[in-house]
Amino acid sequence: MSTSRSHTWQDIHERISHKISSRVWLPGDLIPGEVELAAQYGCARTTVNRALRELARTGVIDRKRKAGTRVAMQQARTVTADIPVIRAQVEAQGHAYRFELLENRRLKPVPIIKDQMKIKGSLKPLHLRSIHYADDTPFIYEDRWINTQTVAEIKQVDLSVTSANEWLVQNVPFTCGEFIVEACAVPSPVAKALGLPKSTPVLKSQRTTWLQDSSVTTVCLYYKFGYKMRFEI
Amino acid sequence: MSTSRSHTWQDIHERISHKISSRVWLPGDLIPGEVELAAQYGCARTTVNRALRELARTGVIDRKRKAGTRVAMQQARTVTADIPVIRAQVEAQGHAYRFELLENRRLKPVPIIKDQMKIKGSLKPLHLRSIHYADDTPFIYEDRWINTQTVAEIKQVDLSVTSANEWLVQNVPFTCGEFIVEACAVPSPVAKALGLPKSTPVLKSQRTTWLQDSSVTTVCLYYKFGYKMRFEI
DNA sequence: TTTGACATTATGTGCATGCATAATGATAAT
DNA sequence: ATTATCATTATGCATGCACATAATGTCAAA
Repeated sequence: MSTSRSHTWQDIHERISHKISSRVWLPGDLIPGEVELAAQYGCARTTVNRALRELARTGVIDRKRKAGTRVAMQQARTVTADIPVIRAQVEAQGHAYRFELLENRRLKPVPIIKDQMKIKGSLKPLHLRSIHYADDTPFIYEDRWINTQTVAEIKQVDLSVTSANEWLVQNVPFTCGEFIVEACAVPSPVAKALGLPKSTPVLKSQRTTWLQDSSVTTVCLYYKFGYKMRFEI
Repeated sequence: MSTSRSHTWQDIHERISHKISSRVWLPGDLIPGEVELAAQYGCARTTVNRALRELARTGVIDRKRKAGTRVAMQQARTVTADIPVIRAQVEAQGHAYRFELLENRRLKPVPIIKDQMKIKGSLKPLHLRSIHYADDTPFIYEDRWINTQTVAEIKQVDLSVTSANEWLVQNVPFTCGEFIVEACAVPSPVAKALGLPKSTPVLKSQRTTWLQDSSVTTVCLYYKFGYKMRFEI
């Protein structure tokens, strides 16, 4: 039926998506094959494929060769957020950004970090600690380790002028990484830096990135009390 | 040159990706056009396009018609995680799952929720509170509101048998949503339920999902002390 | 000098076709 | 009854081609 003319894959995507969100096709249902859908919508199979591929990528449908395409049982999908450059984040909220570098030296890594970054032998990564301000309020406390073997050029950068966050993001690509968020009582050096009472609950994030098989950096951020991290679904 | 045979878009993706991660093409660099790359790699432009499209989607490159393709200035990318079904999450860790329903009634929504879910007039959404256990340890405290106008069928479900989390995820699709994470001192009813000392720092997440323009549910989860939320980059 | 029309160009997409690949079920061999 | 084999089938993908669309620069008119 309805062989009306809207031949873009976005249109097909929208139509199928609507069939699902309006509950015509229920979770678990087998939906028509690509060939049949192409006939129904009056377009090429390639176009239907493109639309279905997108729906599969976002977890709306499950596809298996021969078995066909089904509406996903679990309507659960993925949450996403951009990794922010702290400067941009602060300035986007209309505040002036500045940061203060508290420490900048090569240091024998603490065991957890050595393990986390898979650092071999007696290599001494760079250890940085800094405070990021929004206007004059401390916003984020940063504790960072940089693998100087992976990022050799960092030695020539004046990290008191350009923040490591910004320099790395703009200069060093990475292939993958992990990001862990937890709540903790603010450690006392951080409490002092952020001007928080002892053992205030704060959001802590730890991010480690990799270039091929070598760690690039591990950074631990403590956010100001009350900070909310937003994700899209 | 190197017109060796690997014609899948994944191969092309890998080659280009490698050019970037090995810093042959630096952030900001204009990379060859689709036609030229196709010639270099000895494949069709469509195949190059597919590879580049993927790289653009993940933020590795920026593309603009006529202007060409550049290596992204900001190597920042998006973090992603699946929305978990609590049962699956607990069982994946080898624990037995059960939950306890503390409250289940239609209730005048508190103003914040009424606003958050854009609830009109005097509609009384369903208010649920429950505890999720891993073996016999309280794991998550859940405070949920369900828009009974959007999800009318929920009335016929026995929510003390099937958790709302699971039923909704398996039965109600949604079109979009938001997910907010923050650290807070555990509120006292939650502290009691989770067996935590007063004002322990805990991770709190609030998720609201939408079907078209109607809210489906808003759920606030308080995680056990020490819980870490993992994301991939 | 400024403005606007237009050609140019790189990406974006649709289509027809053909083959690749994985999963399934049916059929034959044990 | 069990196992191996094979045809079938739906998705996955490469290709060549054509045309759409957006951005850019050029060139001429005001």
